[in-house]
Amino acid sequence: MEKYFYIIEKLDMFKGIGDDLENVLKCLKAVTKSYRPDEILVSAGVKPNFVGIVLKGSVLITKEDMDGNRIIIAEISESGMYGEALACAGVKFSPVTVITPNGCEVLLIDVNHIITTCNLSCKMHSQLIKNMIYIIASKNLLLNRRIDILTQKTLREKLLMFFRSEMERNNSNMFKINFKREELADYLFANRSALSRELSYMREEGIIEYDKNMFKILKNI
Amino acid sequence: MEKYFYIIEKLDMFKGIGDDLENVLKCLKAVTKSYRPDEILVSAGVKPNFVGIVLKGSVLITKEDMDGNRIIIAEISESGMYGEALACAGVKFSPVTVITPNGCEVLLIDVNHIITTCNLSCKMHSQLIKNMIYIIASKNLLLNRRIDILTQKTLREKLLMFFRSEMERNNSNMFKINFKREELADYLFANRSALSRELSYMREEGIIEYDKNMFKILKNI
DNA sequence: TCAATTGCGTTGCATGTGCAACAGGAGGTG
DNA sequence: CACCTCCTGTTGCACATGCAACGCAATTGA
Repeated sequence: MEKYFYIIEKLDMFKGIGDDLENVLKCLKAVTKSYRPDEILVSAGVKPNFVGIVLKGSVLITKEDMDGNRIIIAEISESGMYGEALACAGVKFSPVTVITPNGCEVLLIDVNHIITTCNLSCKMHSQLIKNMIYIIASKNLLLNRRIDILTQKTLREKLLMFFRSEMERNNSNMFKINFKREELADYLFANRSALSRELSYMREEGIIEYDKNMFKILKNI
Repeated sequence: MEKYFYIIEKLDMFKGIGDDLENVLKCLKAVTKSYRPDEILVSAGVKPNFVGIVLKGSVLITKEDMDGNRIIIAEISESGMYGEALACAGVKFSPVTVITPNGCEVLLIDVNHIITTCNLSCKMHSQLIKNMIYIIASKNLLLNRRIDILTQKTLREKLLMFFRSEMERNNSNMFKINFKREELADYLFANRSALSRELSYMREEGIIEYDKNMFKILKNI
């Protein structure tokens, strides 16, 4: 585990822990575990008690489609966390399967060790709990933002909402986005070519200018 | 506050607290507050530190649309909670306005009093924290389920997903839904008449039978 | 240098569905 | 009974957009 300290100490989960990291991990009975390519970390249907943090490689959160196809809900890469909501909400049967495509190394923590103050009542525990709550609440807000975008009726409205949030983030009407077109389309739950088309229209109408991933918003939107 | 104990003691927030409720509320420095019709509880832009629990009446979570129209995101009625994600994630500026249409009475709790163990380290505090985490994590799962439905491309697929989850909940291929058509349409983010139309098609195709709010699923979906 | 791959834009077509308008039934009220 | 309101279903139309196919430019790799 020690060789991953450089990752672990930077995690939101352990913010404010500092030099006590080793003790805290011991107190939490945290363990690392390796998985081979295509191995399953959490099977759909079983009770998930553990929060997992990816230390190396990546994992996929997947689900069975109605036709039995496996669809990928999310990819969690290094420093990412999975299973926290399921474990903290105490669900009995996981609705998702977590699998690693190319193998991975993860840190596993029983949530009960986090949310139950230990006998030693180590002073860092309170900090851990704050962090945990912060993480889940933030995720909550992210999901809300996603729903905000999803519930826009037209692609134009989704784009405007996206542009507004980017302008806010960058505090400028010019910004570079980190998405490729395909990725942006996925994020907006739209079709790539439809996205291209809509961007063209908006350029024609003098609402935006863009070149590759640089965008400039010309009107108040 | 005492006259609302019958509501408060049943809240998820205070599950497992039992007879210590009064002390716990004191320890949390919880207060009740009344609002007149159309009064604002949380203004967009201010920092929300409080979790609110509706004891009487109801509140609306609203947002300014790009055209300046006020759109309603959610309605919180008696025993409902608002502001927990914003407060726990420590956001600086509330993206939403909370307003009460007809007046209300709410219980306000500073989240810092919840997530920071009090000096007396009252033994119930650990339970409170567990409850808080449980609530936020559960909300998280609800949001995920909503996104699951939202990301279905067609109304047919949304309906199938809804029916599957209802069959699972009721453990039967016959069930009564609690939504009126208009409400179901809202839940699925679809148009009411389009929903009616799709249901008709599905009946024609022999996939479902229904009468009013009773549904029967005839095929493996 | 040639071939393959990736990213992006364009376009024609099919279709899902939002919208508006209307109809009919159930239930409530004067 | 007459009238109103609420809930649901039906239908014609318009339109947004998913999809597939193609072209082009830039990049990568053999």
